[in-house]
Parts: sequence; C-alpha cells; structure tokens
Amino acid sequence: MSFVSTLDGHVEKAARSILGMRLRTEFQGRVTEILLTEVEAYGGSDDAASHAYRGPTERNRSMFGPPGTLYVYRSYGVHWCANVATGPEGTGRAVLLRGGVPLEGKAVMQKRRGRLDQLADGPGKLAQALGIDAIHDGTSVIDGPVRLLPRLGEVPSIVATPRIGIAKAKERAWRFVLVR
DNA sequence: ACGAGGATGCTCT
DNA sequence: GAGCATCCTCGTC
Repeated sequence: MSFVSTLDGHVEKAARSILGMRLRTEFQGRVTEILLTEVEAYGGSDDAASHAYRGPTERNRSMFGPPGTLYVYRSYGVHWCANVATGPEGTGRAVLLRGGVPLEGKAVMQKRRGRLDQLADGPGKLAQALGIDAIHDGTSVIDGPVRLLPRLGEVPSIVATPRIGIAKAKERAWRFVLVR
C-alpha cells in the first residue's frame, strides 16, 4: 500500500487527494517536476461532461484502466492534456491535471513552452511543459515515465468550483484548486 | 483588464 | 461534418 491507493476511491475524493502531489518526468536526462495546484474530476457513464460518458472507445480506453493509468488526449487538435484514471477499473473515472507550479527543471519547461512565464497554468501548458504526449497514454503514474509523487507537506486547503470549458453537467463543482 | 477569433486534427454522428 | 475537458494574439476599453 502506498499513497497511490488514495486514487482508488470516489473520483471526487481522488481528485482532492491528487492536489498537492507532484508530477515528475525525466526524459533524456531532462527532469521536470511541478506541484499540482488545479485538477478536475470526471465520472463515467453518469457524467455527461466526461469523455467516458458513452463507454470505452479507441481514444478513451486508458480512462477505464486500473487506478493510476495515464490518459492523454489531443485537445482542439493542438494540445495534449493528461488525466489520471482513478478506478475502479472499468468505470472510466479520471482526474484531469489542469495546472501546477514548477518545482524543478524550470529552464527545460521554458524551452519546451517557448516562453518564460505561464509554464503550467493550464492543462495544455502543463502537458507541454512536462513533455507529455500520446506516447505516454496508457502508462502508469506509479512506475511509468510520467510519475506522481506524494505530497511533501500536510493536507492543503482546497476550493471547489464548476469545471472549465465544458457545455454539459456544468452544475457539478468538480474543479479543485489548491489555496495557501 | 477583457473579449473575440483563429489554429488545427481527430473522434464520433 | 460538427464539435470539442485549449492557448495565444490582437483589438478595444
């Protein structure tokens, strides 16, 4: 049992537990790590806003994997966005990683992003800063190339708001933001 | 500070 | 052929 077991529960609770964790990649010796400060929970067949709403397809199949499976999809034909499946396996529930602040490898992120600021304050930016793309889809955040690491400090303060950029199920306050 | 619009590609209807 | 779980630039106020 590790901290990752907190993923395998209700997706809303899993989303809260991921806030404050760290996300780390290490490709070709280039290390990047962020503190996760913004996430959103997505359900399965009970959540009209979720990619998993209509059941498994070629694209969303990683959402239905075991807890800790990374689901990477292309957004608006331009960006990559990363989610962590929470399980139970087969339900399609997942947490979208929407934002974070750099902890390590800031210069690498700046190079990947092509700018000096706003490095990971959005789902597309986060993936780009960490170098996450389609080849990481289906890998495990427990022991894969894109890795989730436990919180360093105590349980953070969390604010819940409606999710961003969706047309359906807007009433659910399933976006969670870390506040100091 | 804020809003409009375009880029761009893939999935599903 | 429509519709995106977005981001950036440029125009106005």
